[in-house]
Amino acid sequence: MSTFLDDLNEAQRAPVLHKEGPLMVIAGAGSGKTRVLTYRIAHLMEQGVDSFNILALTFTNKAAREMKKRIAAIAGNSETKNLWMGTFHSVFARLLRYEGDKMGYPSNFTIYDTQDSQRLIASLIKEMGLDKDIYKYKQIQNRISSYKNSLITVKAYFQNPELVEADAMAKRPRLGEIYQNYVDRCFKAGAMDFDDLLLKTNELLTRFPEVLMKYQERFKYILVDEYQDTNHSQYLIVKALSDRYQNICVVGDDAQSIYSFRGANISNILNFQRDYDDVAVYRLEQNYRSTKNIVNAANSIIEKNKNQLEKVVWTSNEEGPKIKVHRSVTDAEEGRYVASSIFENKMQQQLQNGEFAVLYRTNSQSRAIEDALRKRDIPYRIYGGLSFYQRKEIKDVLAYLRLVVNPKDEEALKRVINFPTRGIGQTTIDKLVVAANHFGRSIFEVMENLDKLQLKINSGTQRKLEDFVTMIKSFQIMNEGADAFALAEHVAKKTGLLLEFKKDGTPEGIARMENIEELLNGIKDFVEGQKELADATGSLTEFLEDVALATDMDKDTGDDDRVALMTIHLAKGLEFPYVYIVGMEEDLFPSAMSMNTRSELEEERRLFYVALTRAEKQAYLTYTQNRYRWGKLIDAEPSRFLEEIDEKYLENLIPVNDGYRYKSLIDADIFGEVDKSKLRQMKPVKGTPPSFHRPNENQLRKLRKLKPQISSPAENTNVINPNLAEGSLVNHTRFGRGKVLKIEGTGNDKKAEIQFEKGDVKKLLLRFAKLELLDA
DNA sequence: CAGCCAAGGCTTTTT
DNA sequence: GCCTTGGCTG
Repeated sequence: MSTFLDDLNEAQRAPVLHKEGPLMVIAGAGSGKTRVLTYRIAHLMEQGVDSFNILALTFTNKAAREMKKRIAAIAGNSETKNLWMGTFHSVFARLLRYEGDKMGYPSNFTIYDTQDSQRLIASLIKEMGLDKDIYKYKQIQNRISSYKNSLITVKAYFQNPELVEADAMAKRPRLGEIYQNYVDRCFKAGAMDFDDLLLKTNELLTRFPEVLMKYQERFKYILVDEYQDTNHSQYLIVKALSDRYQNICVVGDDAQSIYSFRGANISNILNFQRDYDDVAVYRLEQNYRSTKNIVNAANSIIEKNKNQLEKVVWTSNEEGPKIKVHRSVTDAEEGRYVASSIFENKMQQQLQNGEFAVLYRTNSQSRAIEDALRKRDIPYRIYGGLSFYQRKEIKDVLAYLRLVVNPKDEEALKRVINFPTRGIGQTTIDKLVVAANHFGRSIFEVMENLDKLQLKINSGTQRKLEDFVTMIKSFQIMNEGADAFALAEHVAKKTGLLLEFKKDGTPEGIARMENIEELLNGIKDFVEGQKELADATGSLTEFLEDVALATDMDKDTGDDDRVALMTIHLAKGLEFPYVYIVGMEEDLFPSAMSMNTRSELEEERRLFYVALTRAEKQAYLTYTQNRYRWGKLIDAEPSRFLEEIDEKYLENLIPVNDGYRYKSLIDADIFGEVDKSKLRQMKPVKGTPPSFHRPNENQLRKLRKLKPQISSPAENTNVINPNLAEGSLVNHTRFGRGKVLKIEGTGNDKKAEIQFEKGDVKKLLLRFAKLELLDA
């Protein structure tokens, strides 16, 4: 036997050596759970278990990739390639490609993302003539999603009087009908949504015992990571597959269950011992990641939760510095504090950017942090938020490709049938949809047979539709021969997408073109990467699936050294020497939406636990007294979680408030050469100084039209003399209502004054050099 | 049918 | 504050 087992402590070694039968590993934060999983798989292989018989389900595809790499180092590369490893969604999407035909799905089925689902539901609501204020498509999509995750099919829904009644009471009696139509339309389009990937797997395993048996035999050993975050649908899949051999190993930490909003059920882990016979339970309680201060502080938080498994996380690491708590006046200042603290730490300790992470509760909080980091020239990377593949131009290209692979894909079709514009309007599309529903065919099929159908579409438009069909078909023919990259490049050019963005000429348009180029490069890499894999071909279908299920965490960052910005949810499973948790305020963290019930609040608390336990050496908690939300400055109150931490682990940093406004301006460095003597005369203004950023297209349109009124300069004003660059955008609302923003021209000697009022243009482009602020 | 504009919604977290 | 939507106009 090889010596890799020596790397483990006794508690870790036991679950690795455990042979047959169900086992559960309760692994505290930082206790080496990934290592246990990795070594267990490697050990199984060394013991002669065929790698074909192992299935490992991880939380991200990146985690799977990294684990594979480590296993390969121990057990050898060729055997490791046979492991089935990945997220629930990607593993079972793959399985459904093989087996979905039994349920009437094509092997090249499309995966609808959340946006596709929402758009489809929105159009169903319209088609059914329902009031969109009562039937809100986002809520309904959410509802359907949670039904699916709980395995409530349309049939089960109608058989459950409680559900039907609840929706009737909520004045949405036709929700079941929408659900039915949604399911039908997805099926007709040859599409599965995210939830279907699990739901249909369940259906497959239940309806076809021979398929179930095949995969029970195939996956004799099943391992599930982050088991506390599995939902009912996933639970049942695991249960079914492991039923025959019972070689099921789940790893998790109930204290880190943070995904109940997407159906994760913490009782899956709490009840594991009841669900299987003779479960061996192992606990990993020694934390190798963090200092004593961090571990103990985290413990002092989580013990406030009532519903949890017993365990005591401890560490033999050094004491470490106390957790620093910082208060600031606004969110912008919070950002500046974080940026300068990172800067100082980097200088004093000679650290890399990659050793820092800034974590927040909501994605919208990233902006203030970004601004501050940018001004300090600290490189950063934002994870999550709008990912690359969610961008409009990327989704446009992908929609064409989806259509090539699966012309029944209606959401893709509706997206691109008139983009770039080719004279096919909404009225025409509506007619096609009606016809498609009437004949029970896809829109594309209707378009193929226009001449045989009497659709009252004028001949000019018919012609345009036929041209579109011809174009897509030519792509399909090309797809049979050429590889995915060549096709995608051809599509981007031939459809006029590249040209569309090129001709608009704005920086945004150019950025979009570059994004498309990047996508094409990505496809090229993918094709080449896939060719090396045993059972992959580098086909377009494979690429599209990869894209649909890719998360931001999956993207390879290369080795560039950046500060990480992400939500706490995304940070699960990661670790950083220095961690800043920002926005420690009531209604933000805990979120205002999650304080209604004890269980919601407990989940927020677990989230805080996760956040804090990411830190290895030093944690910072910051909060502000005022924060911009929905464009308004609102008062903020320190989070209750701050009080819940035992004080002895904290160090409160009381900021020196010496005219923060003045300081902020210098700090922010947005005003260039500031005339300090005049600045001092400024009245303190509640709020942050104006921020500058590049205007978007919509704003630019407005700005170009703006004609400032000419007036004489007012007396007794405090001149800031900003030396703003042309094209800078000033956000006037931060001056407060009733203020007048004065602008002095440069090119000529004229002066312009613009007074803002409610409903007025909110932003303007400064083509001038002088900025004055005065009370109206 | 396309482009422009104003009004309203939105932000909790994601595969 | 930002983005999407829907209504209006040419």
